[in-house]
Amino acid sequence: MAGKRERIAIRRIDNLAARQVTFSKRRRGLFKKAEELSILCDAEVGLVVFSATGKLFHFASTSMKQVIDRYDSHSKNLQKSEAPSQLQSHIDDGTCARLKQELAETSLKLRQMRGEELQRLSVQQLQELEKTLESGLGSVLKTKSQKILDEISGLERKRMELIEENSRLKEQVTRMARMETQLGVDSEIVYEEGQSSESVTNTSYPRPSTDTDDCSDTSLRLGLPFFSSK
Amino acid sequence: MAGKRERIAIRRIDNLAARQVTFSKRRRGLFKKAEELSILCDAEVGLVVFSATGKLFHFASTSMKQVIDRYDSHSKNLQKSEAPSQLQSHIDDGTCARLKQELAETSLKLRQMRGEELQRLSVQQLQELEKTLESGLGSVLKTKSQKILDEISGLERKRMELIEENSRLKEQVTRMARMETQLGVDSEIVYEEGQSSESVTNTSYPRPSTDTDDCSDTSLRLGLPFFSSK
DNA sequence: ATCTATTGATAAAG
DNA sequence: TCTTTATCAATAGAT
Repeated sequence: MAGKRERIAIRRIDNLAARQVTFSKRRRGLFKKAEELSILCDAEVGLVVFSATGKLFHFASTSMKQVIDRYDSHSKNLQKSEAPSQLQSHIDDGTCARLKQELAETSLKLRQMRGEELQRLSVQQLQELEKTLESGLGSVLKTKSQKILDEISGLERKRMELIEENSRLKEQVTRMARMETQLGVDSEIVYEEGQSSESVTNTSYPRPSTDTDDCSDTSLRLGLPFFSSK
Repeated sequence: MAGKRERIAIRRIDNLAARQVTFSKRRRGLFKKAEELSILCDAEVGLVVFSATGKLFHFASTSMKQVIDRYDSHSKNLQKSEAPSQLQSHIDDGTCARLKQELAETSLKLRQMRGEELQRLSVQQLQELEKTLESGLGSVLKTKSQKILDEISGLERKRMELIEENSRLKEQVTRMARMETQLGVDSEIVYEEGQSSESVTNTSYPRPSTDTDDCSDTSLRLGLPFFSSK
């Protein structure tokens, strides 16, 4: 029924699903405690969290802008005498501003691709976005299929090579056995090594490749159309 | 020995000493949890706290500046063009470098969402990308459907309003015609204006709304599942 | 600050 | 995601 809870080590959770679940739970807990602290103790609190997927969560007891400004004015004191006479800064500011602008635009597009912040888009724009997504999805499926097929054929090739080698070894073993028989040597020892003869025998009827099953994950959506394309 | 602990209400603690004690305890707890979240879930976290006495405490998984910049670039799209913590831009020379790097990462992700540069991704990563794309596509279809439905119902509403107004006008025309007949006025002129009577007559059988056909584009893929959802 | 009784948070499982 | 349950962690109140 329910979990026998265990303590966990504080390091990155490898499993994606588990990480996301933990993120949801702990994020809620963290935000709750941030708010409680601000209320109970009359503190000004600002909290910003970006998920691993880039989604933003934030809380501010007053406003984020106010918190950031107050933070800036505090940390400014610890730094060098700021505003280096606005000589170089102008250039840097221009560059940074442009970069910021570009980053803002790019990340908005990315978020929209992920299905966020779609409300202000027109039907026409949504239509275009849909087309882009479908085409991207198509490429992803195609690439994934190709990679999987490559993996499979790679494994198949290695399997064939091993089969060939097995054949050669089998022949060699037979040859050596014959030779030793002709020399009147007791060949029992050689046949002991011949345990591998079982896998060698398989050469005649290729196994329904059970060895390729572990090459990828559980639910492979291969995007059927692309299987026929090559 | 120790205290019989009681639950406390989440409201400002009146007693100054108690408030300060609680602030210390909970602040430590909050910062600990903030750090744990960032490590466990690979999240970027920024936390700023000012005590009631004005003392500053802060934590950032990367750097506060980076967190604030990222926060600004996310929220800027929704806000007016403000001046995001320019104080820091002067102080930290690494701003542009980090911005460039983040921009590079973001735009790579965007291109990958569009189906480009997928070759170096693993099957596992492609699988995750596929899931993201499908979920994004779902949201887009849902939003588009909703917008279209809203448009349709808006037009329908306007149509009904017009029909009502037509009815009123028709009545008025009839009334006026009768009145003028009673007054013995030659009503020819009135009937000339009555050309509109044709459209008025339409009130009884609503036209198959040909006027809604131009509200959107040619090939609307409405994403059928979402029509049933409300 | 330190110590416990308790409440609160949350890992694991469905 | 939501719920449940068993545990672990945070912390209120007292010293």
